[in-house]
Amino acid sequence: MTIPNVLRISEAPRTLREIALDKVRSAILDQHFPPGTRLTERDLGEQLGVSRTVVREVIRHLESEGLVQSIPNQGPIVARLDPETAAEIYELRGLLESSAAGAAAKAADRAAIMTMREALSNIRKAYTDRNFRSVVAETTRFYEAMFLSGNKRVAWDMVQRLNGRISILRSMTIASPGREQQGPEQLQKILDAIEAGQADAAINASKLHVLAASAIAIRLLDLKAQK
Amino acid sequence: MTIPNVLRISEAPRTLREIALDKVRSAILDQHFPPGTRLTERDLGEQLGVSRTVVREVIRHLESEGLVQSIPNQGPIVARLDPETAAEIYELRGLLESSAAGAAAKAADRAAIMTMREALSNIRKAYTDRNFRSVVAETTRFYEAMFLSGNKRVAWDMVQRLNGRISILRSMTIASPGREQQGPEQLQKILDAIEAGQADAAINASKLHVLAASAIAIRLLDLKAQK
DNA sequence: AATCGTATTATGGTATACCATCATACGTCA
DNA sequence: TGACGTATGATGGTATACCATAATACGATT
Repeated sequence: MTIPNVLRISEAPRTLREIALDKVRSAILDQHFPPGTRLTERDLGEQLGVSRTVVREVIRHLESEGLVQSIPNQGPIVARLDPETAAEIYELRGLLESSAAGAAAKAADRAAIMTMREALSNIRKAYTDRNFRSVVAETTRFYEAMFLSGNKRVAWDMVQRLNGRISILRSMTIASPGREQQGPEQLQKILDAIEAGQADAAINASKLHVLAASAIAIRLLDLKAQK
Repeated sequence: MTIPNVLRISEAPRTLREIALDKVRSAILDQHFPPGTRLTERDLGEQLGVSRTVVREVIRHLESEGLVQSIPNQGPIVARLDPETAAEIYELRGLLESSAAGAAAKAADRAAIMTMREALSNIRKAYTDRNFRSVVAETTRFYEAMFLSGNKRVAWDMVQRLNGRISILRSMTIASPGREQQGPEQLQKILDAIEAGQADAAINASKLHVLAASAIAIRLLDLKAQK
């Protein structure tokens, strides 16, 4: 029996905590709170219109995501991302994504491949519209389908967590000249290899993709460091 | 100037939260709270002698470590570990540890190598004493030195988090017959390769080590599933 | 003028009270 | 007897009040 999806209750009632978490996370990712900004519990609570209890839990959560770091006797600040850490995060992504790409090629899940096709096509469109936010969202969809079809739930969690920490770099990388061509091409190669069931090719293609992104990101970081 | 380490203040004052976190984590890892146990905030707080505020933060933290999962409208329970997830975690460890082993071989940090030697010797001793808790602790020291000498701080964090989730399996694996021989041998090979600066050999040796552990763990899980 | 000590304040740590909601148990009515 | 509705209780969500402490600022003393 097919359940009419009009009836399906899609989302649990969101708690204040979840809303606040999203808001603060977005604020950090959108650089409204630049790295080093102190996140004072009372101030944040006032700005958000919630109590300190909620704010505390949000801050702790973001800490576990690596977006916030707590300095003893000084409180939490928005995490700074040093170039070494950024490089390591990209390296880890390469490791995890290529492993997942290989697994996805072996799994050859039709539904997942359809999702990835769709996502890739949306990515191309988003690039021509210069809608970078949508590029990020659809890229996430692409990879989510890839990881889950390869049964890499834990790895996917880790990648998402890592991506949070480098999200600023990701946006900058996506917006960098030439990436609108190179990015989709590389994703296409990953997808082709997965569709063909060629694990090794998928692994290599995804390694190349991360490597290219990493190179751009590190160049950007160096530029900033020089200033 | 060398600062006399008598003066060094080694630890910041521990908050109730940190103490409670350790206690609850240990209780889970030592299986005093078997998987599926409900962690009611009030009850836990009463048992620990702390307020719900503290307990809540502890539970959230453990959730981010994967040791606790929250069921909607039912509250948090001690996470269950299904065989697929366990297998994936071991696979990820293989990926991360081999990468770190390669980096450590290239770095060839003398201090780190000394630490690893010491840790390995302690592991051997702990095995003959059948002090499995110490085996775990010294193995952690071994790997910590390896990861950090390879400048893999982020990866090390991830491995520690993963290890938390499989810690029960780890203890069982360590205590399984034959492991007291095989385990230290494999670590020795990793260490030898690192000392010799042979990255590829180090990578292979550490892959083998995780693979062996994984095989034992999965066998144990299957045995339990049959019962 | 410099340094030391003290007062003030900002801030995180903790406890607690209240509220909303979901699950369960019990009773009533057909 | 079964099903439905209502009451009750357990539990998580949230706000708030109070406390301890560390950073800061200011003043006194040499």
